[in-house]
Amino acid sequence: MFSTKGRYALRVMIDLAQQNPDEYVPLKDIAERQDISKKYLEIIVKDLVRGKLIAGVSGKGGGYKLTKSPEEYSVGQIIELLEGSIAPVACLAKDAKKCPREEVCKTLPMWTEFYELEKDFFFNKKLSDLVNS
Amino acid sequence: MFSTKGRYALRVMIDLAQQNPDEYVPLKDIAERQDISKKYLEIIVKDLVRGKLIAGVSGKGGGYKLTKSPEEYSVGQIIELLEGSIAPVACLAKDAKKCPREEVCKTLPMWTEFYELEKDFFFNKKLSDLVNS
DNA sequence: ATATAACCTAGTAAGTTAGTGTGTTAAATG
DNA sequence: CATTTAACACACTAACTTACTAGGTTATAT
Repeated sequence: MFSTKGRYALRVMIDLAQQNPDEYVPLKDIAERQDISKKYLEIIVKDLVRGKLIAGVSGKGGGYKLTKSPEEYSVGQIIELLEGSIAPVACLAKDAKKCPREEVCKTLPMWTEFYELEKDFFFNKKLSDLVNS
Repeated sequence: MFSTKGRYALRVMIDLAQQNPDEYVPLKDIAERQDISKKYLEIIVKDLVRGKLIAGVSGKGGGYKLTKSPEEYSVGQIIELLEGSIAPVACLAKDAKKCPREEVCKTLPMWTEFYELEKDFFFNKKLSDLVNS
């Protein structure tokens, strides 16, 4: 189950996509509109900046804005950045240590099949798809 | 991400499906074959019994066996029984309290769409599909 | 009677989640 | 240059979940 981090990140991105793309939007405004603690959003937004999905400037008139247009972001990359991995099982996550049962595992093909389905869904779903709805 | 509970439950079910369907299989044997702590499996197996997916008898010659044939179990019902819900977000879980943002939520349609995809996948995948592979 | 195996209740260390608190730095405005 | 605004940084925490373990009691076949 996806946590608030990934879900809130998506909401921040959607919020930014709905604002003037040339203006920096202060986090305070996003927090109020989305009704999420600004303090908590700081953590999330930090990751979004680190991942270069948004850019921030300090000081008066500062805030955050998207670095690209909404069609250029996939939901998958936003969630993955915040959640670490969207793999259904630990052994399929990118940083997973090799499972000793890999060769005999009766469930691995199913997990892999589902993971492909999931990636297909979330990486083809664009931020712009969510804004226009 | 699915936890060991759901994953181990699946492995127990697969293991049972591979044994003689008329014999009771002791948990000790399953634990050894699957290389999972017997003590931990007791917790998982208890849920499987509660959900009537398997039946157990005490005493010598006792153990567990499937109550139905492998084609009659879906992977979805096994995992759901152990994990509680396979919903991608909390607000879609059956016991979820109504979200106040439901009507304005830009992401809910996407989560719902994914949830349908997920249920479709796991409830149509049968235990027998995993055994014969 | 004994061996076997399910069944029951409880506890626990480690990790994760969803935050909060208290600052410091950077930039625009008067 | 002082003030305001806002990002950025670091630390802390309560509650919950995960993945177990411990120590029994009850049921059944030989």
